[in-house]
Amino acid sequence: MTPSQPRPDGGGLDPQGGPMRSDRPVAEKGIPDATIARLPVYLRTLNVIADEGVTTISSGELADAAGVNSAQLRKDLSYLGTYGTRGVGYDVEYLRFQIGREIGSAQEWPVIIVGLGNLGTALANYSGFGTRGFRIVALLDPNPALIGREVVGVPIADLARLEDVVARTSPRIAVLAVPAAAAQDVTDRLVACGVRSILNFAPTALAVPAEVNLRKVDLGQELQILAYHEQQTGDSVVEPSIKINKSTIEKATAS
Amino acid sequence: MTPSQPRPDGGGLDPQGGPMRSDRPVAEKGIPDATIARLPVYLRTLNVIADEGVTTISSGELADAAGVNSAQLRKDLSYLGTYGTRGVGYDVEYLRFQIGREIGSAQEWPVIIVGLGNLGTALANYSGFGTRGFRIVALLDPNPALIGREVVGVPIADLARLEDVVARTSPRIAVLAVPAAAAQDVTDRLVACGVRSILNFAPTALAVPAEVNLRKVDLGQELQILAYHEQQTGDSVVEPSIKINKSTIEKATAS
DNA sequence: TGATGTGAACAGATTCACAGCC
DNA sequence: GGCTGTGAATCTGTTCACATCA
Repeated sequence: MTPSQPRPDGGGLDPQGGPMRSDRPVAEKGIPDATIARLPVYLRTLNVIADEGVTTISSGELADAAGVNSAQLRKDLSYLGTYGTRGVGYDVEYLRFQIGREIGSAQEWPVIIVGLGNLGTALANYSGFGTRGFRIVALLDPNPALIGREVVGVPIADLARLEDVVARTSPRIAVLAVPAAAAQDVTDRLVACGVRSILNFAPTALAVPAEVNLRKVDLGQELQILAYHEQQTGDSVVEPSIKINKSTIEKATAS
Repeated sequence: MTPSQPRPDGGGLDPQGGPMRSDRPVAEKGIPDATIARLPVYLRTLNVIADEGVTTISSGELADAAGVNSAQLRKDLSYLGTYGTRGVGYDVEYLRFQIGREIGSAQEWPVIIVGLGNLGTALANYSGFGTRGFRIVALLDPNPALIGREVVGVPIADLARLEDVVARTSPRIAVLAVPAAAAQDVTDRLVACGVRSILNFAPTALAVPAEVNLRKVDLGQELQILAYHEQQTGDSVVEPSIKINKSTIEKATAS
């Protein structure tokens, strides 16, 4: 699944791991994260299909176009409600509306980006955000050479003024694209101002209170997985699957 | 998971799904992808710890620093071999070496990046790649305004010359940061030149032969998941978990 | 008839809990 | 005594297969 930071339920605590984990906060209409992650893919695919003038589509066709299994598509959609017609398929326009509503791209999510190095700037410019209902309301960076410049029409403000800026623009989500060393400090300040959803691109683990929703993106992660498989299946001599243990190595490197 | 493209084992085929899936190509020393994705995190954490002069660390401490559960850390490491000492912990230096060897950051992986818009440029500049054993050997873009410019010391070549460039630089992995409309064409050409590992940042599904390793990164995905949870737990009136179905809506929107 | 919606089987990943060893 | 390594239990996600219904 999603190689991504687990929700910090007990953070690093939960000292003993008592018999009952007890207090899940709320009913939380159970759509799995894995499904949520795919809904935008379906939506994008539907948009392309709608542009081609198609008005009805079956789960099989839509699944192919979106690159998933058709059973998976049907199960995903079934979490939202009963939007298809048996024997026929789905109405493209209607489904588009429903998915949009569900993932909240109907409303606009105000987002603040902290850190406008290469990555932060690329994220600010990334059109995928705008089309999915995210609107950048503020940009912060400590670098005087950047302060005052505009990116996508939003001026970069001084990181020192974070509290002001957050109070004025009320972002619902913060994106962190700062160096690892600065990430925890910025996070603490954001949390203190009431930001409750943070997406961390910095390569470091962050501590946040349980009520804050923190997720992490590691750009190198998928590349790493590819490299691993490349190493396994590659041309190099593949060692037959023996587990090497410490003494084996010590023997090998000793002498 | 990783919320990421499944390996195209049988692509969309496997017509009947017979009783035996049969031919898995090889033994494939079974380290789960989820573990592979975390190993670089451990390595980074160990590097920080080693810089602080620590020479031995327990699974609990390392897990806290890396932001994971200690049982998870131990299980992950156990896939590599038996590198710890019961009652003591892990030798930082030794573990660092072993993880590095396993994920192949010992060797250098030549990477080509196709598409040098904001995202491609940010990826080229991203230091996380260099430190994990990836070396950019070529950059391609069709934009005449970019061709010839250098990014991180590598000149941007004309996309039209893809075949030449691949033949000359022999990349093991290709990173696609092109618009969705161009992605399939570029992919086909890469595959035709023998590239067998592709990381796709373009927001579209790609078709590749089964022997090609394709993974996908969707930058908006994690943000989307955050927005969803924000919507659920947010201030807006939370509808008690009734599943809305088509007729409910039609009733509601009608009249 | 043909495609949805979904329980049940399966697969993968995480966490628990404890035996085994230093 | 303390910490690793790992089977077993659990949880999450995917796929199968078929009852159901337009």
